[in-house]
Amino acid sequence: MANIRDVAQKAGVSVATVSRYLNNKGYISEEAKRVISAAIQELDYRPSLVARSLNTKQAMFIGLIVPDIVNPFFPELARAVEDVALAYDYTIVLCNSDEKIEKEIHYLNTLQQKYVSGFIVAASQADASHYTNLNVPIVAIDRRIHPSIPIVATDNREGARMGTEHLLQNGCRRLLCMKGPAGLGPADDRFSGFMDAVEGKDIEIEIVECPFQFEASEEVARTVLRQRSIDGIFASSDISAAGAMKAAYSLGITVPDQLQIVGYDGTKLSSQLTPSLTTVAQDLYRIGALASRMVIKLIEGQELEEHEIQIPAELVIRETTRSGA
Amino acid sequence: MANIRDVAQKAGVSVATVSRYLNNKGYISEEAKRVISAAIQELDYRPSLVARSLNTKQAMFIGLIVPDIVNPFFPELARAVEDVALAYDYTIVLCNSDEKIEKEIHYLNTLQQKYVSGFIVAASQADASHYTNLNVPIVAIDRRIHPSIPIVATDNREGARMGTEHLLQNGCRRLLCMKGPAGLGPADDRFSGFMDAVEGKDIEIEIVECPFQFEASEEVARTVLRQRSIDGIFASSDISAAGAMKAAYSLGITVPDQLQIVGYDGTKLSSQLTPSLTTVAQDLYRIGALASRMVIKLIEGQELEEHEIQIPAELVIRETTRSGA
DNA sequence: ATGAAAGCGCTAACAC
DNA sequence: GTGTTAGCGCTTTCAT
Repeated sequence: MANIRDVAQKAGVSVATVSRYLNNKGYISEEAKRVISAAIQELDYRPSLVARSLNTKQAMFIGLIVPDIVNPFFPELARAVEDVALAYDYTIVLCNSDEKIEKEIHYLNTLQQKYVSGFIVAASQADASHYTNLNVPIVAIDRRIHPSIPIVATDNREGARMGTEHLLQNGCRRLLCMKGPAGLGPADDRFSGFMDAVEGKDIEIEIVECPFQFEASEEVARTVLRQRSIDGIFASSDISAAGAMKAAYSLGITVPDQLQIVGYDGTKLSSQLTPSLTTVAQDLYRIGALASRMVIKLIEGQELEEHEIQIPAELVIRETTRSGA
Repeated sequence: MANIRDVAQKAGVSVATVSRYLNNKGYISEEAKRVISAAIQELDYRPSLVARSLNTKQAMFIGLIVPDIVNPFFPELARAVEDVALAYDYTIVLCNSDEKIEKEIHYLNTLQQKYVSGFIVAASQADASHYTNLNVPIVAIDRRIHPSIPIVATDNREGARMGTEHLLQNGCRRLLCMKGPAGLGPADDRFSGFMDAVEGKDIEIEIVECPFQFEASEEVARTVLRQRSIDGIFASSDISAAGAMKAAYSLGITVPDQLQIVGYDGTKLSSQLTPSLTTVAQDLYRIGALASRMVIKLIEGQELEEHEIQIPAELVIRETTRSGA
C-alpha cells in the first residue's frame, strides 16, 4: 500500500501539501491539486484512517450498544443509526450488552481505546456512573440514562394510555396488563399509562410482569388465561403480545372475538403476525436516525437544539382488536 | 489519558519494557512486572489500541456485511458472530449493503483503510472480483462468493427437499412453491430441492418467485391462492411463509386444515407466529459462530481444517402442517 | 532482562 | 502557497 510520502514524492510536493489536499485545508494551487490528484490515482492511494485517528483522536466509529440485536426492536433502530452514520462517514460498531453492566463497561472501555467518536446506547437499568464521565459524546435511546445525557425516545406513558383506551372503547372490561420488567424506565412508564387509562373506571384488571421475550410471555399469558376470564390484553411489547396470541390460540381462545390484544413498539413483527397485531407504534427508524444525527452533532461540537427528543407514539389499529376487523 | 511513557516513567523502566509487559512478549523480571503493574493501576492506564494498530496493521475489528439487518435472518447470525468475536477480543462493525455492490465496495474500502482484521460477508449476487483481491481474510456466510473464499452455509437443496417431502407425506397434492429471487445461490438451491421432491410424482405444482420480504410475499400468495386450489406451500424463507399465512387468513383459508405451509430458515419469527410455523431450520447461531471462528483463525494465520463448512438443515415440525397439530 | 531509537502514516504548527 | 518537522502512542529491532 502506498502512503502519503509516496504520493508526495510522485507528485513532487511535500507531504504537508498532500495532507492539505486530502483534508481540503489551507491553500493549495490548482497546479498542485492536479499533480497530487494524478499521483493518487496512479498509486491507487488510500489514506490510512488509523494513522489519521492517532492524530485526531477520532476513529469515525460510533459505538451502538443494545441489549440484544436479536430482539426485533433493535435491528430497526440499528438500521436507521447506520444509514445516517454512513451519510456522515461514520461506521457502526455493534455491541450486545445482554443488559449486563459488565459488558457495557467492557465495550465502553475497549471502544474508547479504539478512539470511537461517540456512543448511542440503549442502556441496561443499572446505575449510570460509568456513562456520565466518558470523554466522548453519548446519546441515550429508548431508555433514559441520566439527566445529563441527551435522549431520544417516545412518550411511553401516553402511548400506553392510548393503547389501553382503545381496548376499553372496544368494550373490554376484564383487562390483563402484561407489564415489562420493573425498574426499566419505558416499562414502568407504560405501566403508568395503562393505569392512567383504567383508573376510576369499572374495570377488572390483572397485572403480570414479564420480560420482553417470547416464550416467557407466552407462558405467563397462558397461566393467566387459564385461570381468569380476560377479554383484553395490553402487552408492553410486541413480542409479549405475540406470546399472548400463541397462548390464546393454544387454549382455543379466538382473537379478536373472545380476546383483544394490543402490543407495543410497532416492530415489523407486529405486522407479520396473523392476525396482524394492533399496536402502539414507535417510529423506530426515526428514533434511530435522530439519535444518530444527534451524536454526530455532538461529535462535531455543534449545539443541540433539544437535549431530549420525544417522538409521539401512534396507535396502529390492525386485526387483533375489533374495530380493525 | 496517561500513555505508555507516563507508565514507564512512573515505574522507572523504559517504554520497551512496558510494551513487553503489555503484550506478554520477551523476558521481564518479576520485579519489573510488579512496578509496571502498580504504575498502570495508579495511572488507570489503558493502551491506545489505535497507536497499536498503526504498528500491527490490525485494528481488531471484524467487518460484518449483510444485506439488511432488519431481515430477521441476519440478527441471529450477527449475534453469534459477535459472541465469538468478543471472546477473542475482536469487535464487530455492522454494514448493511442493501444487496448493492457499491455499498459493499464502499465498506470494503473504508474498513480496510481502518485496518479491520477480516470480513464476514453475506454477499449480494453480483460478481466477486472486489472480494477476491482483498488483503485481509474474508469468509462467506450463507451465500457463496467465489471458490477461493471459505464459506459456511447449510445444504439448501437437501433442506428444501426435506421440507417439500414433508408436505407430500402429509397428503398435499397441489403445491405452491414460493421460490426466492432467481440468481441468488441459496434460493436457486432450495428451488432445486423442491423440484427434487416433486419430480416424477403425480403432483400439481405452481411456482412463483418472490423476494425475502413480507408484503411482497403476502401479495403474491394471495394472488395465487385466489386463483388456484392449493393445499400446500413450500416457501423459501420464513418471512415469505409468514406472508402466505397472512394471505390465507385474509381469504378465510385455514391453516393447517385446508392449507399446509412450510417455511425455511428457522428464524425466531417462525416460532413466534400463530400457528407456529413448520420450517426447515438452519442453525443460524452455529453458522455465525463458525464463520466468526473461521475468520479469526485466518486472521491469526492458522490453517483451516475445512474450506467449506456445511451445516445440515433440520425440519422442525410445528403447527402449520398437520402432523404437528 | 532492559533500554535507545527508529518507524508505523498521518496532521498541524511554524517558518519561509 | 508550500515545506520542515515534531509529534500522536505504540511496537520492535538491536545493542548492551
